[in-house]
This record gives sequence, structure tokens and C-alpha cells, in this order.
Amino acid sequence: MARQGLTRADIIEAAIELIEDEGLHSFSLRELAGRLHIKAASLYNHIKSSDELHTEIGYYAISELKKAQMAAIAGKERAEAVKSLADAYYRFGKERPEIYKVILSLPMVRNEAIHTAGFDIVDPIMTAMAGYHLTREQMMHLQRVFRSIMHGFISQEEAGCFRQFPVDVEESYRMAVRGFILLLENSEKEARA
Amino acid sequence: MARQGLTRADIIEAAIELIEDEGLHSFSLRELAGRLHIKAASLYNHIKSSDELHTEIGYYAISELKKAQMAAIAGKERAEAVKSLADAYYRFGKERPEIYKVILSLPMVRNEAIHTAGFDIVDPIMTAMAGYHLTREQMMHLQRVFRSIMHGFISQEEAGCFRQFPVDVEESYRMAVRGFILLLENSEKEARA
DNA sequence: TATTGTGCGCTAACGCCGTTAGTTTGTCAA
DNA sequence: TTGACAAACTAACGGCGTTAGCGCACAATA
Repeated sequence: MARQGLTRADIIEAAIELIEDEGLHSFSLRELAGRLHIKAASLYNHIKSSDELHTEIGYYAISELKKAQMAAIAGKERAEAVKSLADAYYRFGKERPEIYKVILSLPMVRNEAIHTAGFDIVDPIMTAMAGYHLTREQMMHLQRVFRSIMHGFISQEEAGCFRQFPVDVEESYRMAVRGFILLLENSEKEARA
Repeated sequence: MARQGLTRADIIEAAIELIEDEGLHSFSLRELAGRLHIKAASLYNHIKSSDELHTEIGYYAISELKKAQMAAIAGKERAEAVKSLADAYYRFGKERPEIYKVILSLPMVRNEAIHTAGFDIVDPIMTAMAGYHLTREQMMHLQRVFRSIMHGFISQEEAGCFRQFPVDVEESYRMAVRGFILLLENSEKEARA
């Protein structure tokens, strides 16, 4: 095969494309290599392992999500900001489910670099809540609650766990967000007291 | 190898044990066979495929979770019932993380049998909410919200996503549950109106 | 322009994985 | 006692990630 001077960036890009096209579950180094018209073993000239590539794609996914979220909350405050943020999150999960799954499958535990990238996830939420009169500690707890609701909802819908009942999923989603905003308001009252 | 008359139930039981011991991620038919002192191919005398075994373990996991939940809400009402239910859910996720992961990894989409087993998950939640004056439709939405919060929280904690801040995870959990109860009370007011 | 060194892509192979086909063999019932 | 069934076996296939070692194309240098 004529040499084509592939770079590490080319490989990461192709991997993202492959995941978006075929799904994370059927991703393999051999398939990725096939798309690039090289053999699987040749990938190792650019990456250390499948895991490392996976982490790299994780960086990309997190930065994309953060970008969408920051754009969503720009110029907004309080409930409006939180709703927009949630919508951006929800839309990302629905529109790019495979990339979203990459974020979920990141092993936060061991990888310190990914761990700090986690702040990219936290950042927009903290910003959106800034308009509420909350203590810093309350915000730390509340961002966890927000992420739990969003992640839980998206992944259960994606897994098909919402099909028991024929009621509208978007309506359930709105209730979930409303619940979080109620909690924000309630926490604000507590902080004032 | 001397014949030992293994049954399908023996194999499922051993698989559950193996998953609880070694983790879902490192589960394999060859390892399972090893534990039973047979060859991997011999497993196929009892099961149709790895997927089918996986589904079978899923039934077990769901029934275990339901059992814990039903016990938790017995004789309780309203907020007390919901809190107990949440605690049982949370405890299950923390105490049996690998078995909990089996539930999460079930492909609800295709398998109709598992789909109906999903009602085992819904059932305790609906029961716990029975004391609130809600419409049936509200309850269908609210059980989705409850499951989203619980699943989201457990899986993010398990994945190590809550380590950015040094605040107590249990406290975050209590806030999440409080948020859901606020939503229940708020929905009740709406239903009365 | 000729030479040399770097690094990209190759082949071959290893040890895993799930799975199938075909075979032996123990056990229980007729 | 014999026959049938079922439980276990061996051997093999194609997939996976990964490693070692080779050769060739290209770029920089003399």
C-alpha cells in the first residue's frame, strides 16, 4: 500500500466518524484500519493502545458537549439558563448517542487527565446556577443532582426503558427538569434562612 | 472429566457468582466453564448463547431488585415510602454493583420478555407513589423521573464522576431524593387544581 | 545528486473471545 | 442387557487487541 502519511489526528478523526456511523458497540481497530486502508497493526505506529484512543475520543466528546452547553446558557440566567442547559444536554445525547456513550464509558477512576476534563462537564452547570443565591457547597451537590437526572434520563431512554407506558417522553423530560428547578428554588430558600 | 450432571440452573447460578466475584467486565464463557470444571463448548448443551445467559441473569437481577424494593416500602406511605424505596435502590446499586450493571446492560429494545420484566422495575415505584393524589398519567411520567435520578446517580458515582469536589456523596444523594419529593408534592397540587 | 536515517506500513504470530460440528461416553429406562 | 439420551469432549473457525520484526518510501544531509 502506498504510504499516505497518516497522523495521529487523522486516526482519531476517523475513529470518531466510524463510531458515529456504525455505533460504539461495533467499533474495532481492524474496522478502523480498514477505513484508513491500512492494517490494524499499523495503527500502533500512532497510538499506544485501544484504550488510549478511546480516551482521546473521550476528550473530543467532552469538549463538544461543553461547547454546546456554553453556547446554550450564554446571556441567560436562573431557570432560563438551567432549562437551556438541560435542553442542550438532552439534545446532545439524542443527536449524537454514540459519542455520548463514549463519555459515559470513560473510566474516570484511573485516568487523572480525564478526571480533570471532568471539570469541563461541571463548569457549564455551575455557571448556569450562578444566578441562584446558593452556597458553594450547595452548588457542588446540586451539579451532581443535575448530572444524575440528565444522564439517567438520556441513558434510560436510549436503552429503551421508557416503553412500558405510552406517555410522551418529552413531557417526562420536562417534568424532570421542573423537579430540578424546584430543588434549586427550595435550596435557595434554605440558603437564605 | 467425570460427568457431574450440571443443569441450566447450576450454570446461571455459577455465572452470577462469577460476575459478583470478578466483575461483569471480565466475565467470559471460558472462565465460567473453568469454574464448573468443564470446557466452554460444553456450556452449549445448556444455553443457546452468551446473550441468552446474559438475559437470564438479567431476570435474576431484576427480581432481586424488586424483592428489595417491595420489602422496603411495605407498610409505608408517601414521602416515607419513596425515601425507603430510593434507599433500597441506592443500596442495591452500591452493594451489588456488578449485578446492577447487568440490569443496565440489558437490551430492552429487542427482547420482549425482558421488556415485560421491566414492569417489575416499575411496579414498586408506582406502589410507593400510590399515597399521593396523582393522575395515572402523572405517575407514568414520575416513575421515569424517579428511575432517571436513581440510575443517573448510582452509575455516575460508580463511574467515579463525583470526585471533582470533596463534598459528601450521601448528602448529594439526599438532595436528589428531596428534589423528587418536591416534584411529587408539586405535581399533587397541579392534579388537585 | 547520492546517501543515510527515520518512521510508516507490512506480515506473521500470540492468546484471548464466542461459537459450531462431530464424537465419545456415562447413566438411566425399557 | 441393551438402547437411547444427554453431557461432556476435541478440533476448528473467524473475530478481537496486541507484539515483534522487516522493508521500503521519503526527507534531510553530505
